[in-house]
Amino acid sequence: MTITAVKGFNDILPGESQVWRLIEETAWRVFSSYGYAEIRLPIVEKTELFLRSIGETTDIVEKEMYSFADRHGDGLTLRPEGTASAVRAYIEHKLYARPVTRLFYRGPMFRYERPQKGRYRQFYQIGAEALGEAHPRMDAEAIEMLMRFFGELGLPGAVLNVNSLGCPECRPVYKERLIKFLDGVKDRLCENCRRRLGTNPLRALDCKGHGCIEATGAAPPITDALCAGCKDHFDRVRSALHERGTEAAVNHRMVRGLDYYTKTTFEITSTGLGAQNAVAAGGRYDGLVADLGGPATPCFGFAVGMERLALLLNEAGIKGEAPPMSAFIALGGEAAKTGVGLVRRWREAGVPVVEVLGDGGLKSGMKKADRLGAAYAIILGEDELKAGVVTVKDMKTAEQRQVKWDEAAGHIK
RNA sequence: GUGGGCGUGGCUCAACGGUUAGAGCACUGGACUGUGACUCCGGGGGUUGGGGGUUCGAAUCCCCUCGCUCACCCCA
Repeated sequence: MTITAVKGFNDILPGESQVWRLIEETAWRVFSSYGYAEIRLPIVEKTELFLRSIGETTDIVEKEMYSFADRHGDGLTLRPEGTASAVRAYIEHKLYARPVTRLFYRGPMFRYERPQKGRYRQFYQIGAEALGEAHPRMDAEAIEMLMRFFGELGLPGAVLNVNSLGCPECRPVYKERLIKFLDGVKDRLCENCRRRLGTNPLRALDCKGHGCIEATGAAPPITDALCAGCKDHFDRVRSALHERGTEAAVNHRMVRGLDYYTKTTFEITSTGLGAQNAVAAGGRYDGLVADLGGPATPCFGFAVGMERLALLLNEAGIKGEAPPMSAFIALGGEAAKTGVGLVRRWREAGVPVVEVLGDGGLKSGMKKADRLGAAYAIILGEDELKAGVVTVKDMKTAEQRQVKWDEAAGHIK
């Protein structure tokens, strides 16, 4: 048996990596323009970090983490998400000395789930976190930035949904009210949701079962149960979004799967992703920094699923641009020798050149150049050698001309 | 963890249980000795995912197993 990659761990092949690069470069440019700076975080953290941040009873912690003991017996985990690490670093390096810290990161995350379209065991996220700002305009600014990012990429059909999950003051009150309601329609709920009644009743609102959607249709919306502070915050986030020209639909059934969210949550979905239709999601987490031992610090953040984004961009026909590449064909030993220096100079000038190696002659060389997808073929044979020129052929139009060695770079850009 | 679909040259797929498992594309050589794509002719390439069973005979039928994929759960 040949060795294959581990299930759910994928190779991103050359034809695909171009769009990934486009995504990363666009993120870097857009996020930087909002004052976010890149932070590079480790892929492994102490398991306890995730237990305390994501929540011990969440699916991620209960059954999806890649946890192991290292050689000293310390419990470590391959990060299942990025926010916990960012917050850990924020506290550890006392970045709270500044009024607001805007960070972004990108890299692989790991969750032990059954792979399917848009979901893998190693998957990549680009995340952004703004730590230290409580103002509702922070929420709106971050969401606007994300929409701008999608806009610059040309992503079609992105839909923004927002909701508020309240705070430690008002969420328990709502929870009680919801449990009372769900109890009344208990017999129409699916098995899963009946169990959730006791553990996490909010999730019943998010259930995709037809019976549950109907049964919870008349459930009291959380946004009616918010305390004065949370309600005011939510209203101001929405009007701030409106001011920025960012259209948002309120979806009170949207519930996040991580425990640390408070107040604003949001999700951006798109068709074409199959069942996993969220391409980005996030929200406010005002309690997490304090929970992890730092000073009380209100925060807002989000993460983008890069495979899902790449999938959507591919469907939309958006590819990263590769610069035109040339193929250099030398005929004979003397030409090959001289060619070494010529090719080096073109490359130093920033022009990509692939050398066609082997002694197959011009015909074979041209064929290889074609198969390589070269935009230009550069031929150096005995005639050219004598005249101090190369023949440059445009592979698309079949036009060709002879140019001097020093001027060739300008003809193959 | 549960369910559905699919595994045949590098790729896309054929082959009523019956010769030596074929075709297109790709690769390679030639027609064309300094010009790719188009045309024509030739060539290489397969343990039919793996194992077992039924049969005179299995790519085909049965069982097991592995892999891929989609969906459930959940999430980016």
